[in-house]
Amino acid sequence: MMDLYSKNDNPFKGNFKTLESLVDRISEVFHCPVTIEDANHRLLAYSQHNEESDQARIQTIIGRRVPEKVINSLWKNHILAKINRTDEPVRIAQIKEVGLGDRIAIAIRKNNEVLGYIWALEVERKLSDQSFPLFKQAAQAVKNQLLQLQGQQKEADEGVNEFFWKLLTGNVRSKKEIREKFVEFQLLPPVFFSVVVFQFQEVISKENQQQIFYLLSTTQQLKVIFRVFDEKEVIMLTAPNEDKYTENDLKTFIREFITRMSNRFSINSITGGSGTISQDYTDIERSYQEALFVLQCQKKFPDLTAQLFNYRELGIYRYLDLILEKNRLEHYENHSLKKLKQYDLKHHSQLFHTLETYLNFDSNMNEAAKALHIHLNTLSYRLKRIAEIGEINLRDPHQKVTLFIDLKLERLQEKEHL
Amino acid sequence: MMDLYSKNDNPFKGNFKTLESLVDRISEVFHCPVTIEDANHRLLAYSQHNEESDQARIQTIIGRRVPEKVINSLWKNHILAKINRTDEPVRIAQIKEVGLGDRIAIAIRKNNEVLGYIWALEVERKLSDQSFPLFKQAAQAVKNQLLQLQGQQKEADEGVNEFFWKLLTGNVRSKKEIREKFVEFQLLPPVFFSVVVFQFQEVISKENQQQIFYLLSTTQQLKVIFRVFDEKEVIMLTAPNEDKYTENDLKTFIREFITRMSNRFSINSITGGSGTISQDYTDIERSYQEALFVLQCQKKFPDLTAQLFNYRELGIYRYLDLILEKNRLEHYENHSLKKLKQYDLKHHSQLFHTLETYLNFDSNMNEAAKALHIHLNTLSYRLKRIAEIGEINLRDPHQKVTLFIDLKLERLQEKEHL
DNA sequence: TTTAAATGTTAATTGGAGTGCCAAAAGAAA
DNA sequence: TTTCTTTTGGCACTCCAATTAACATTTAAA
Repeated sequence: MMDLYSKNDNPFKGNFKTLESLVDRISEVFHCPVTIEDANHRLLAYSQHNEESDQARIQTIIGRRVPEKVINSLWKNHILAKINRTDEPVRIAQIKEVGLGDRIAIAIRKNNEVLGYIWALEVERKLSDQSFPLFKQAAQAVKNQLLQLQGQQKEADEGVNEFFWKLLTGNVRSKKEIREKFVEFQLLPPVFFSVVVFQFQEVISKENQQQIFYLLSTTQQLKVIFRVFDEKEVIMLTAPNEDKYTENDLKTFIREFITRMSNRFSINSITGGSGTISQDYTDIERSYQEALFVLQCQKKFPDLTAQLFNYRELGIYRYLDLILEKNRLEHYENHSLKKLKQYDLKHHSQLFHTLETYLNFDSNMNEAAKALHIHLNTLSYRLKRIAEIGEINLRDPHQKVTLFIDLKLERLQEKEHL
Repeated sequence: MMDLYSKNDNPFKGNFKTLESLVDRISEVFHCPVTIEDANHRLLAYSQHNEESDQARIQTIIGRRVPEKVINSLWKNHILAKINRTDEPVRIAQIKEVGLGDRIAIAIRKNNEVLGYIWALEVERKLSDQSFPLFKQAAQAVKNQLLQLQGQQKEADEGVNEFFWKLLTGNVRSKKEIREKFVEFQLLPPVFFSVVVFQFQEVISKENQQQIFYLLSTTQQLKVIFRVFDEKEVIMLTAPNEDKYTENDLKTFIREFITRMSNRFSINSITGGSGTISQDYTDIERSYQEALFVLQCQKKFPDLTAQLFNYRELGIYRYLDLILEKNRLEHYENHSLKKLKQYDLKHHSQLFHTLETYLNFDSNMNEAAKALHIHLNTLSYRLKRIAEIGEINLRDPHQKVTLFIDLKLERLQEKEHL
């Protein structure tokens, strides 16, 4: 049937009322099952071609999005990167592990921004390279359709953003109002939620925003209900997929987001934090502030950046500010640490740092010695001296806890003086 | 010469202008070196007898008080207790270790209150029991003299107390005023000072007050500048004897005061605390509040009572109130501890208490197992379960410190609910 | 209700890792 | 130089994790 259209004719011209009718036309032209996704691999439309299609397509249609494992696989094989880079259609060999058959894909783009993808499955017959110009015309046609849809979407989006900001800043107090808004935006109010904030090195560009949107909508561990950009930060309201919501879910979400931003888009040094999980919408503001506090702590104690993401996990770091203030008021100074510091100055020793390392390694001599690059017995001797000079009993947990905290406070003050 | 006075005559009748003239008269009568001390073994007067006297007397005269080791020795040998108990003179055999020769002593008392002592040394000749009635007459005469002196003293004292209360409550702000008052009371303003508070089980009686006065003036580690009684408490302003003043000085002072009150007067369960050592007199109020805070902590955590006396030593206990308040505000609850508690309830286990003990014994399995009366391996197993159920990594110092503090907070809350 | 299976808890034994102590060597300060 | 402080090596000892068996308690099935 391909012959029906001459080379110079554009079979996708004219107004298609819906994306569905357009996808059917494309399918007709290529004699293939065709799928159209948005930039985030959400299913937009699929052809009613009743021929065989592969496992990946079936799952995509059923789940209304491309399964995560398929996306991961396409990234790992550098296929998505290639599609995003070029205007040309890309041939994709089958990937059996994820049930993906041979297919051809092309990105739908406006200038440099990717709006979505067209996928054509080669289950029935292989498409020759001669069909490539036609593919590009198809992509053009879909682009026009998408832009129309996006235009409508955006207006609604901005209303959502405004509402989210109100929630974050505690300007919506009544629960009734919140519930109504959720209905208005056609969102299901989540039972549990938590605010997550990611902080970037630079101000987040439009391009970055697209990339973030992309990642967020492809992760399926978590629902992201609202998201909003603020200079170097993305703030989002997250909810669980299931009934339970644990700190661990948030932890893995944040971890994966950061590694994926790094692996896929080479954007590094992102930090992330989350506030307390709550059920009460009036707690959103606090959850937001808590997430910000986590980021502050990570900045002050870089060791934590890879470990502590949730406010509840911060443990003693939650108290440090409070304690520091009290100590300043009372002119408090840890006697032992003071003496050790004085001794270090006089004798060019490193008792202070030795003690800190020792305590940070949970009083494990071996590990501490390794970290300090000194002999085990050297550490043993130094600890004996530390106990003498600082009048410390290193077997008294209370003294150790006090020292641990006071050492953290010292670090905190160092940072503040810079 | 004794024959000069008939048995019924009183050789100590009449007005002696000074205590010195009276002591000389006594010495004449008994042909002995005689010393008069107040209830606190401070030298009041001594005879100008130029015969030999023993080492103890010489030191007493030079130091203007009985050396502490002599007092201790007299207590240990139950001599002072006996003197205090009876109206009769008491014979004292020599105690070579402290340079004390044979002597006779009698308490000077008004009703039950001991005002002081008369000591007669038997260096030249032994006194017979027949002189005992004379001794009692001498004591009577000294009593009258002392009462006159005390009367004058008391008036001055009350002015001092009032001033001390003003200092404690922060009602004297200007340093000039403070300095002037010190001069008025003929006191040397100390360079360093700290407020010490002792708390008794019962309201402090007049008798107790005497005992406390006694102990305070016999301890020589420390100068007690002011002291004042308030219901169950004694509050005092202490200063060092030397230029330095360390927390350790205060610690030993408090410890010894408590043990001595117990050993000598059988007054038990006294608690003591001290505020920060300072040089600025306007800090007296704070030092007082801090001493009170130490006592509060000891009440809430009885384990500490024998260990922590100084505010600076309180370590994390200084922060607990603050942290508790913050946690309440944020509805914070330690996740791990919550799970352990729930598990304990379900399975009638003791994971919570096990963890607490383990941490309180500085993660020493052996000691913790002993304290819990369980087998080492039982503890090992429980810790494994604790780690699983509470999602705790018992090798992470930060988690451990957090748990340690949160466990203390739990204890604190228990106390508060009672 | 009884029985069997599963789960949770305690105790004994073991090798290996971690720790404390002594003496000697190296370095720094008086 | 001497004296004090610091580092290192070696040795004996303690402590802890892992395994296994035994016992208690709960759950499920017969």
